[in-house]
Amino acid sequence: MLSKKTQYALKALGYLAGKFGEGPVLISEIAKNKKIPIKFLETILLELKQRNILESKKGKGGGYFLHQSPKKTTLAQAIRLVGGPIALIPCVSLNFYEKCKDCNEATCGLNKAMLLTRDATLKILEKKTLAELIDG
Amino acid sequence: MLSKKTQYALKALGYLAGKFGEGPVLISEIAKNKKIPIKFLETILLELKQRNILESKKGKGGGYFLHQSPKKTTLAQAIRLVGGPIALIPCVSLNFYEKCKDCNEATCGLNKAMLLTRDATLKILEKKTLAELIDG
DNA sequence: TAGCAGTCTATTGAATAAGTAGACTTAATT
DNA sequence: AATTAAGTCTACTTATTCAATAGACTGCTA
Repeated sequence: MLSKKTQYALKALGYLAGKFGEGPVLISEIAKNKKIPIKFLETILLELKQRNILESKKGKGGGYFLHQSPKKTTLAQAIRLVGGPIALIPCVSLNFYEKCKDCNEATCGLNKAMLLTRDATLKILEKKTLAELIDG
Repeated sequence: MLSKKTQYALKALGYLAGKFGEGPVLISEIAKNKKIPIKFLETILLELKQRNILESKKGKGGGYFLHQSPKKTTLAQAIRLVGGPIALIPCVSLNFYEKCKDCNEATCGLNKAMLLTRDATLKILEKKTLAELIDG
């Protein structure tokens, strides 16, 4: 299961995808519409900005907006930016790999099974983009 | 990512699958071979027993063993018994479903994407059994 | 310069992970 | 019957991560 933080990030990105090209969107507007605790959302958006997927503008008329077209960011990229691993166990993670203490990857059945599921998941998440998160 | 508890449970079940038919296996033997903190493993195995996937024998010559042939338990079943959800978000979980507060499932793009990944994952995990966790 | 809105620091509470200690029950062996 | 092996159960303790909250600070626009 993805963490709440990641889930909130995806919801927020989906909302911003729907408003792409319309200028800055208030944190409070996103929080209200996507039912996200506003203070938690603040920290998430800030992090997304620091990772260059979002831009922001301060002061009156300010807010957050996508750095580039929603079609250019895949769900796999978005999840990795905040949530970390997509794989179910560390020894098959591309970006958060850790070696098992107890097994040989060449012969480990668990490794094989989890590798298959990771590939199946990635195949989907690398095809879908933020544009597909727009309602309707 | 699966919790440590779930990962340990899968490792232990794989070990017991390899010893199926050879009588009870000591907790300490599993812990040593699969590098699992023994006291943590105790609680995990006890839970698996209470869910009828394992049986145990007390006293000298005792230990844990699979209740039925490793081929009869799928990885999906095993994960659900200890780890909970396989889906990435609650609104597409079969066994741990929760409705989203902020969206209509019929039109939600995130829901659709996550439904696809859940199905792809399940297709694999429902085919693989504990027997496939045996090394070699 | 007033007020808006993002930024930053700090703290809190809950859940999970991991480890520890010790008493109890059951079963096999001597 | 006594001893010992092994699982069972209860109850802490500690560390870490997750989630949420509070409040002060900075920068922008009008």
